[in-house]
This record gives sequence, structure tokens and C-alpha cells, in this order.
Amino acid sequence: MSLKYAVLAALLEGEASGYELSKIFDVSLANFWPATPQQLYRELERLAGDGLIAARTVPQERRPTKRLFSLTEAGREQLGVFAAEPTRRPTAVRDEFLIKMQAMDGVDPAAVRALLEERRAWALGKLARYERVRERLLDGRTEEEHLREADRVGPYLTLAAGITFERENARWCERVLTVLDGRRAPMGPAGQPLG
Amino acid sequence: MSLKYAVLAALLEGEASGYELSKIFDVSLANFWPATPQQLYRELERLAGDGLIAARTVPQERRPTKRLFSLTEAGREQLGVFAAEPTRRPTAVRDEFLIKMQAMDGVDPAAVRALLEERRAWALGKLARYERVRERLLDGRTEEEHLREADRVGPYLTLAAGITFERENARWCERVLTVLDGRRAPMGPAGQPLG
DNA sequence: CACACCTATTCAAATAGTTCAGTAATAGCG
DNA sequence: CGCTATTACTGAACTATTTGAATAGGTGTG
Repeated sequence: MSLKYAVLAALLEGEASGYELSKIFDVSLANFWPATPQQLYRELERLAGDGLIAARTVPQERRPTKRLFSLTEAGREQLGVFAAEPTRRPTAVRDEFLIKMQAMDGVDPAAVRALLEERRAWALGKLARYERVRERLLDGRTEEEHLREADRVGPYLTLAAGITFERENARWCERVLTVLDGRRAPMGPAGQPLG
Repeated sequence: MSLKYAVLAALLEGEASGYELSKIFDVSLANFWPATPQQLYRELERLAGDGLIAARTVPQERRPTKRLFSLTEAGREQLGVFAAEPTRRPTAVRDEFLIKMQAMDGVDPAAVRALLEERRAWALGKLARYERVRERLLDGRTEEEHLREADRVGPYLTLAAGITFERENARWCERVLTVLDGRRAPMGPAGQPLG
């Protein structure tokens, strides 16, 4: 349903091939609407069939031929209508890791710690990638300047949401690691370790 | 895939019917693994078939007969194995609203503001419900006491993650509303409104 | 020069998730 | 008494998503 509009929104940045889109989805849109390359190619086919995007074939010198897609007026219009409508579906988070954490209290603490460290590292890695995208978007301007003056602020603001999300993810892991420390070595009433 | 383990993790709290599980998923597990009642009933059937949960039929006086499910030893064990394994799938967020926000810069600002207000109200409502679950979990203890001494801390910690998530959601909406204000009435170099 | 990885796309099959509808009984409201 | 809501569950059809594999040339590394 919404993949359609996610693709149209991605094409607001300009013409792109299926492959390029799959990269864009990887680094920024995956934040709120993940999609595999296969999904994208199918959706692009459908959107082109419906006249919401236009395709042109570009033969390349030393690369396979690619097809570049761009928004049509009809596509831009449908996206505008969608974006002004009330949101139908609430946010859905699917996180296998948090299922494991829900069940953590029956599991070897060392294994839990390993999971937490891994997740934390992953969140910090994603954060670093987001920060690079952010620098590119700001392009030398300060955040305030950009938010006041840029033509488009949507991409920056959704990216900021992703940055907060990953930062809080990392912080959560750190907090849980601290909690586990406190449970491994319980404290007496005066704060000194027991046992 | 993971719905299986989400159901097993939910049954760590004790015996429950499909209907009761659907309520549990609504208020707390939906935070990281949403599931409709239909999905749950199907999954419970499968888990019972595989011997990971045990079902018993409980005829009721003034209600339809219900089936109560509880973890078997096999189920508890498989959940333990799953929870100690490295996480396969990264977090997937699907958020129609953020697609709209990505495309906000071509849309009537009044409509965007309405979406933001709606989302903010929704996040604050969810936050309030989470806080009530939190009070129930703490049951008079302070957070520190609970995290040090409780038998299980998993449910509290995943709930805390949900609380942070919704709080940041609401804050994001407030920030974007402020940004939109700044763009409606751009400031001059000395900080006074222009026009 | 072998090997892995990148660009660029397509096809088929399997799994997961959503939607709509329905059954059936009780409770509470005006 | 009719209306709506709640408890409790089932079935079928549909849509969306994931996975695996295949094709095919190019680029970089040791």
C-alpha cells in the first residue's frame, strides 16, 4: 500500500534507477519504510503502468543498461493527495531483538550481554551513516539555516527522526547493560557490594 | 518467524487464552511485534501442534468457552535457545506518517500541521497507557528496587523502550511544528520577523 | 588470474500479514 | 426491545514481503 508512496516520495529527489532507489532505501528511507530491491522493481513496474512515473532507458558504456524513473505530474499529484490525508495505519515496529529481551530473564547473562553489545554497535554504526547523510544534506549550512531556508525540509526532518531513534537504541542498550551489572553484583543498603 | 517466539515470550507471564493474548499484544508487545487476533489464533494452533504450548479447554458460566494456553517445557526451552542466539533481522519500522512527512514540502501547511497534531496526540495517548502498565509492573516499588530485585526485568525494560519511543515521537512532532512556524514567518538577520 | 564484490535487473516460490465476514453468547443502556 | 459493546473464536481470500536463484559484464585486490 504505502510502498507506492514511499517510492514516489523518494523520486521527489529526482530521477533514479531501480538500483539507485534500492540504495536510497537502504541509507535513509529504510528508517521508516524498508524495501528490498525486488519489491522496488515490482513497484516501479506497477507505477509506470499506472502513469505515475515515467521510465526512460539509458544505455551505458561500461555498465548494464539502466532504466531511469521520474515522477509524472499525475504521480506528484497523487503523492500530494496522500500526504495531506489523515494517517491510516499507526507506526509498526518489528524488532526480533526486543522479543529476546522480553524473554531475557531465563537466559545466560553472558549471552544477553553479547546481544546487547552487538545491538549497540549496530545502532552506533547506523548513527554514523545517518550523520554522514546529514552533513551532505546540510551542505555547510547550520541546521537552523537549513530548516528556515531550504526548499525541502521533509528529508532532513525524517532523517533527524532516524538519528534520534538510533541514539535512543544505543542508550537503551547501555542502560540495560548497567542494570545487568547491578543484578550480577547486588548492593547492600549502604551501597557496598554484597557476598 | 518471530511471531512464534513473541507468543512464547508473552506466555512467560502465565497461562492465557487467545483473546487475552490479543489484549496483551495490544497494550505491550505491539510495541515491538504487532499481531492481529487472527494471526495469534493461527500461531497458537501451530504451537500447540508442535507441542511448544499446552491447551486446556475451560467452559465458563456466562461466557463462551475459552482455551487457555501455557508454555510446555519444550516451548520454554526453544524460547531460551532463540533468546540467546544472535539477532538475525534488524529492526524494521513501518511508518506511513513519516512517508507523508518526507513529502511534506509540496503540501498545504495546514494539512501538515493537522497530521502532526494528530500524531502527537496519539503518541501522548499511548504514552499514558504505557505509564499505567508501568505502574502496575512496579507495584509500589521504585524503578531501582524493581530492576535490582524483581524475578523478571525483561518486560519492564522493553516497556521502557516503548515509553522512550513514544516520548521521542511526541517531541519530534512538537519540533516540526516549531520549524513550520519559523518557515511561515521567516526572520531577518537581527531576529525580527520580516514582511 | 582467480576471487570477491559491484552494478543492474528479473523470475519464481514460499512465507507472513491483512481484511472481511461470520458465529454465538452476555451485558448494559435507554 | 433493539442497539451497541465485549468476550471468544474460526474461515477464506487476498495482499505484501522475503528468499533464493539466475543473468551478465565490470572493477578491484592479492
